[in-house]
Amino acid sequence: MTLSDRKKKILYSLVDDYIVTAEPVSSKKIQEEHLPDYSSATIRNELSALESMGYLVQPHTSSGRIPSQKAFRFYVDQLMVTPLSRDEISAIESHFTDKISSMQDVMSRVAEVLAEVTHYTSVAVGDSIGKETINKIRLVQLTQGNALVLIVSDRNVFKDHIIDVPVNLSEKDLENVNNWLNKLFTPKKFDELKDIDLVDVLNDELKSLHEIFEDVLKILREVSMKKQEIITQGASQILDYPEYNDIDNAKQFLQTIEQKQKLAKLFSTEDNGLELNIKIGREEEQDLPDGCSVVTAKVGLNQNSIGNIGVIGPVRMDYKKVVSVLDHIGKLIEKLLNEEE
Amino acid sequence: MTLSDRKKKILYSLVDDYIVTAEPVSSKKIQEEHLPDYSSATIRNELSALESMGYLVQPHTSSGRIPSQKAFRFYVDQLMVTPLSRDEISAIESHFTDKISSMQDVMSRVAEVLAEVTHYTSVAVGDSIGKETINKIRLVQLTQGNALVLIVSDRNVFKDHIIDVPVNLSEKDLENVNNWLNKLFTPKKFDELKDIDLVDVLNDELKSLHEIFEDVLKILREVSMKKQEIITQGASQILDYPEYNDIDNAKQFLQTIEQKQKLAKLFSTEDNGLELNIKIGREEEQDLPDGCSVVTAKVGLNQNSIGNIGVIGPVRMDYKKVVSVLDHIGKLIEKLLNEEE
DNA sequence: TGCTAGCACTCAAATAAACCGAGTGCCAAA
DNA sequence: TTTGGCACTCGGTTTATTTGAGTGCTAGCA
Repeated sequence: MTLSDRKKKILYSLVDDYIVTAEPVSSKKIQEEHLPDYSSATIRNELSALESMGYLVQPHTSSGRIPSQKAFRFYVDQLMVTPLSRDEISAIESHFTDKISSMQDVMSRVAEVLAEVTHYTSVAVGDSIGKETINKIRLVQLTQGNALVLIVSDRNVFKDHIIDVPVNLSEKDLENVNNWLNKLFTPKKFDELKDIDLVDVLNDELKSLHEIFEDVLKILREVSMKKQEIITQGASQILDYPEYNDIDNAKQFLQTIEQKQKLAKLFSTEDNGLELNIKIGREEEQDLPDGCSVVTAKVGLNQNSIGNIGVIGPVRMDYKKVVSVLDHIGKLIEKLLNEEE
Repeated sequence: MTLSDRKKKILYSLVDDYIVTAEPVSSKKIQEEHLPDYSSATIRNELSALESMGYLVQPHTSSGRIPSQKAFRFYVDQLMVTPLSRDEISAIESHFTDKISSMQDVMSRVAEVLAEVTHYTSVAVGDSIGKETINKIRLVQLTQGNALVLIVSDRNVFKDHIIDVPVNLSEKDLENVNNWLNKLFTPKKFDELKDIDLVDVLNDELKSLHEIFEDVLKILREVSMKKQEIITQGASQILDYPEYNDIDNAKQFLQTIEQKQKLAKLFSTEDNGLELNIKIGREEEQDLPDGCSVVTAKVGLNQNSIGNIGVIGPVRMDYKKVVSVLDHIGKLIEKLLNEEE
């Protein structure tokens, strides 16, 4: 069943108002501030109808109405990206004047600027490593007896692991090992390493060095298990919103923010092709605290995603602004990554 | 002026009590729960004396007393490490059963366990890089035209930077460059790099490759500026304490926790030879939010510090427990690092 | 038929008043 | 010097009262 035009206008205005004030909205207020062409009595009738349709809730008989989750869903489904203010744009861009030094760097800057501009808590989740492709592996001898394992994937360089090697390993041996490492492990995705069994693939010539290969494989597997980078920013800002004046609510929210694993799940939206994803309240998500909404977006160049970003805040969040800011940042990152190439 | 024995006992009991209840302590309560040998009237007289000496404060005429900062200082100066409970010990040790994979790993696990066992917000700050010694520098050719800059210090390996090199660079040239890099920059502390001027040191032979040296120096300087790793855990736990039922207090606290730079200053105690450092309220520190205390400790093996850890919480924190837990963790880490060798 | 002005009714929130009791200070006696 | 006793204080809680924003409904008008 579809809403009459007037009902839509009224509902939209009411949500718009509620997003700003967090107070039940009265018929009179809607009339005065949004729709002066109808009397408050008329609006009252419509409100009453909208309530019985499940869009509105009345905290008690003689109060205004507040939007239900259904109303917010209606609201965001109508949303369009709106232009940002000059100040907001310059605030965003000021964070990206320096050269990008790494993907982590991008993500942490995005988190900062998102929190700053939207005034909500921002989250940035890097993509997990399992799906990256290993492009190059190389042992670099550091001193007699140990070497650094250098792994280059399509998105990262890993250089955190040092292994023991035979003291008498010659340059030539090393070269040989390096060749074999690349033959064995590239180009492969990290996730594919699960199934490799070294016994099958090492020929006799390499048997004497099998420890090296085992060590490297172990490291590759460790790297692939490495937890995703998860950055949050501006958690304390949540306390500026009246719905979190209640200590218990605030605590629940902050605990969610601290549980990085759950957060990651919340923000790593399954790949539904959409660039933007809005979750309102407990609609479907278990891990979302009651009364919270989440807006997420992918960042990256074309197919080549580097992670997800977004904000988490009260259901009554300023979706318009958040969506617009995410849109702007997304495009900006895309441009920056393009220039990097 | 020194306190009489009885005054000490009373003051100590009062602080002990206040740490648990966060409520003004009455003479009667001290008598009943700590010192049944004196009447409440006697204790009242002593309390009155202690108040005029600045150790106690009375929120209003007909209430019990709360300890002043001076009283807490008295209290912690008497503090001894007390044995932990079996549960606490096993909680701590359960976090350190896996092999240590990196210093960051140690720090983040310490932060976790500290927050868990003390129920306060924990902070772990890695030592800043400037004072590390560069032991080895090496360019590793990745593909034609670019190379990874590998820097090994006495505590870390840095491998996050890739530079352009001439496409026609031969193995031999690279070798030569590597030798020179080590001649120029090792063994030096990062901080010493400020003063180096390349023009002075490059001979004619290397002039053609001067870009490489400049790039490497730039990277070295970048690395030395790299911000310290700062990890916090359990921030939401602060809301469990009644002094943070006030939203404004809570917000102030959380904002402090989010300002990693200030936090780092707070926890990187200047090297005064002490292993443990307790800062109570605003005693001297500007950056400490009002009503907060900080207990910090160094972690590391002998002289070889890897960072500082500690907790931040209400002035009325359970110093006894915090100190004991820090002591235990410190010793545990020392043992683990020793085994690593 | 649809809109609106008017009015009685509701109820949360703000304000005021009354009460309670934990705790102190002080005095006089042991 | 210590202690029992007692009057006094004052924050916190409970109860009563007031206020006003907001609704639902009805009757009249276009």
